[in-house]
Amino acid sequence: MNTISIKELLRLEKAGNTVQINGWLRTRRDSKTFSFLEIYDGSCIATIQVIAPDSIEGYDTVVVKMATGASVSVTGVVQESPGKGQRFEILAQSVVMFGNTPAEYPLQKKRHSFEFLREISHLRARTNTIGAVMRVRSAMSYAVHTFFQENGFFYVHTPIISTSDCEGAGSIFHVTTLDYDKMPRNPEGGVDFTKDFFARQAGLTVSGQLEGEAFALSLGKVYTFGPTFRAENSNTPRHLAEFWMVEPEAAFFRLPDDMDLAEKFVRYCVRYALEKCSDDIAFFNERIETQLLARLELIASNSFERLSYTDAVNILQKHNDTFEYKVSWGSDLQSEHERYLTEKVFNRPVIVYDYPKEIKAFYMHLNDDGKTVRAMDLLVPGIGELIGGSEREERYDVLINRMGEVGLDPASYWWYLDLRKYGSTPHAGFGLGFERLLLLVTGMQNIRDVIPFPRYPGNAEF
RNA sequence: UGGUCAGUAGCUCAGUCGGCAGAGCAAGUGGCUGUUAACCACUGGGUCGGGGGUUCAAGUCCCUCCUGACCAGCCA
Repeated sequence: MNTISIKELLRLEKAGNTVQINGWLRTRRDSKTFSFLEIYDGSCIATIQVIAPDSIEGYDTVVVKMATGASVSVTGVVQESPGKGQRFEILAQSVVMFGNTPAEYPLQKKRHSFEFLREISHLRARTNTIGAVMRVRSAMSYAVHTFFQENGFFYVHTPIISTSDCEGAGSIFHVTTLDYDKMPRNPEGGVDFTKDFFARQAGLTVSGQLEGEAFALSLGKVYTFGPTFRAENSNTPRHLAEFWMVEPEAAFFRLPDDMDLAEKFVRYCVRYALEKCSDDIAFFNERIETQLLARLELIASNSFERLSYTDAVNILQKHNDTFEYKVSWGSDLQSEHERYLTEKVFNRPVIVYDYPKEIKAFYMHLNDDGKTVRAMDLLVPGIGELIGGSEREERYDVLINRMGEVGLDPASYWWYLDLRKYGSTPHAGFGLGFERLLLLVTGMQNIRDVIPFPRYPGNAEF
């Protein structure tokens, strides 16, 4: 007798083994002389049917008292199932219950709304859908590391606590050990952060990019994959206050290399999901998004469309009457425009590059036209922006000029500028929102349902 | 943060013109059956999101607050 997961059990060549499974009851159906127990254990989307005869010990006191969600250990013989719907079932010799569920157990053997499940995030991974999402999330994490490791990228752990002044202060969660009731004051009346733990103002990272650049110019090709924090008051199905971001950065890469990497990476992840998570993907395709499989196979087998911002604007302007916000060169592309490009015009992932410098960050490489920078956004159907990246400005003088244009103090960026003073090279990278990748791969609609315990405005329970 | 919509039993929802608070599932009891989110019968279950107002009478109309979803912005 050996303990076996349901996933392993369903892969057995033939019946006949005596096994033990541990899991939870999804539903019970009583017959005159036995009960059908449907057990799940989290190892896969499938359940295993257990036949519990009334002759086994504790049948009257345990088996027929078990409710949905009860934890059990079942020992019995694997046999071919005479019924429809499953190949194997277990004829139980013993059923041990560890914990039953009282009537108020919130999860039932029926469909619940995702809004309701968010209120019970500590229990929701027990459902088919969220359980499948979390298995795919694990597989995708592994895919991220596998892809970069196999392509010569080193994994770098960039800081979680950041003191870079490079991002808008409004979007940073502050990190402090100061006493809120007795803030030390400087002569001007402001908070005296020299008395704080780091002797300066600190916050949670909004990006590992700047530190990633330092390591790209040391190890060549690197990537980070870690938690990222934005204190924006964003209330959308595509934003989280705490999310996981994948940020590769590679020395000697130009923008086309960056776009190649982004496309190769996303298509690898989609192929990985199709191959390694086929059961869960099939479930999503059946219950969540009926076009999912077709879309994933399309992404896996076709190259992405690439066009410049200028070309994108020219295309979109022909359809200006359909947009709430009209398009003109120099304006930022709105969600409706991005979605129109990827969903209506091309019906596949689209990479838009060479954006006007005014609507992009200071560190992006300035093109010779003096008007555009080597930025690129990867847009995908149903989600919009999945990746934002660029070739970085490696020329010291140009970077200083750009910082002056946007009003940044070079002194605050002394080490970032050092990278341009000492052996500077062309380099490029991008950031991919891991949860947005999961939306793409699972067909789920809300980013709050693809992370175990979502953090967003007003919500940090659990 | 702005706009739109919503909040009724544990869950999913219906509730017409302002006139006795409803269904399915879940729970409890009984029955039936190699069943498939089993099925059949019966029983229990309500601060109609909170507060205020109009009215003989408010789940329903008005004001206000709270919560949620969607769209937009910020972005990944």
